[in-house]
Amino acid sequence: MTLSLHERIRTDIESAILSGKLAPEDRLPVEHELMQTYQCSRMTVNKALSALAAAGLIERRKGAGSFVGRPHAHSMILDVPDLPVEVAKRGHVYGYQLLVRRLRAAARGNAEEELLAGGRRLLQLDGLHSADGAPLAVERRLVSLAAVPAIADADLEKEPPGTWLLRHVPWTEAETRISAVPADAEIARLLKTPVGTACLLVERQTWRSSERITAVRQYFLGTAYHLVARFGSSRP
Amino acid sequence: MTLSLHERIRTDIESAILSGKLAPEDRLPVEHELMQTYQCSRMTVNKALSALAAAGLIERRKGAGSFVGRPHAHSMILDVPDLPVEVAKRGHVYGYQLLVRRLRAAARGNAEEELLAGGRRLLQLDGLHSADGAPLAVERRLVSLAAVPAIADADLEKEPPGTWLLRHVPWTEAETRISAVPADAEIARLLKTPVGTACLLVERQTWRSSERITAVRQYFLGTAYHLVARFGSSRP
DNA sequence: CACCTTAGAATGTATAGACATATGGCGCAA
DNA sequence: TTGCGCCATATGTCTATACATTCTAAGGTG
Repeated sequence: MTLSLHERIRTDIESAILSGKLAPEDRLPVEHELMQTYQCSRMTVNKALSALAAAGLIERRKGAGSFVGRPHAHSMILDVPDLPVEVAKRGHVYGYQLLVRRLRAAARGNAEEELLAGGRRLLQLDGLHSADGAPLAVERRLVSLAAVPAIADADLEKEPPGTWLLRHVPWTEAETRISAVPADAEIARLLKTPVGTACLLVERQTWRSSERITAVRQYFLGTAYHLVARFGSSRP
Repeated sequence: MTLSLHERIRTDIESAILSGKLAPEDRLPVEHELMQTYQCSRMTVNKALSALAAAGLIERRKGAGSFVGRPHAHSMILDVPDLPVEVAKRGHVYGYQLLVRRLRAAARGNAEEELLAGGRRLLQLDGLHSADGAPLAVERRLVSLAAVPAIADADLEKEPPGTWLLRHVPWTEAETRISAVPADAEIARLLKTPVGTACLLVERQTWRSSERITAVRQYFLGTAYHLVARFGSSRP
């Protein structure tokens, strides 16, 4: 694969940074120098540097120059898999059981629920995910009927609500909180495990431009599940 | 904040996609149409579309057109904070205590360690992170001396090795595995918590282009710490 | 010496045009 | 009808230029 010129400039600088030849806070050659080095126009150099800036590898300061950014271990890509897909990929048979389906108002005094409901009702959906028949995770989900009226008529017996939402509802923002908690009595009963077992708790909220769509708490059996996040500097 | 023209084109299309107006696999207007719409040159349109392609929101096919990418619900940005910074941000006093510092060979039969060592020795660094004097996390780290000879001379009494590495060693790839485990006897003793307490286990390995640099296991007190991952349409 | 002004340097944005290259459909020929 | 080749289409890359914006440093002034 022959790289285009701006790609070559970009990868040259990228490897200089990643190999340590260019250290954080170092100043890069200015655009005119790179024009000389590569015998090309400024737009070509600019495209390479802009791409590096967009990727966070360098910082560009108008009037001042371009500088190597501080290493940014601070963000990685977290795969948040659709459970049926993930379980199947590991070679197990996925199962889902809907435990509770209830239309109700937000709990009074519960600010979270009231924000989600937006004055209207909520659909509460509790379910159990399993792999090869063994419990894997308990899920407690609330969906805003104001935001997703169509879900009232959806068939959620076989398909988990997360999968249904993923396919039917576009969203713009989401936040996931990951922690470890001991299983309380009910979680323990559903997961068929002793009370106090370490569970991976994944709490996720989803918005469509400031309108709240859904909030979910998933309790994973700690020993049976894990999340993976990656960081790779080069794009695939 | 007034957006430049190419930014406006980009955000316009971005919101059309995220709001669902443009569905996955839909074809975008071709560059010449966008030139008409925005009364600008092709380079400007191209810059906007290239940025969207780099972000994975659209796919561009030479000769065919530009198309909305498949939904990317499966990946979010995970913040993997530098602990001292994160603890300080929450308004606590951060502390670090080095418990074990040992130069040793890879454990025979332990494939992980042998890969990391690359035939040379490893530096084992165990430590305890605390917030306001209370234990927060136990860390067990191995560093490849083949990859990072300089760390043999580093002062790691006060500064955690993760922070030192972040500042001194560039890396290209990292993988983080997140799970929940019960505290074993030693972890429990160090964290001053009962055996079996739910802990958030973060395991991370780091490479510099296929050369392994370091592997670390961090056991966080489940109730005292959590990770946050975000997905947002707009970049910060 | 401290402060202000100013010129130059460096990046940000945009234009108009040129040629390259992959794609897909249409028409022609076997 | 089928298969092949050609061409219009659309993106990929690059050039040369222009002007705007912001930062830095030099130099002059009180």
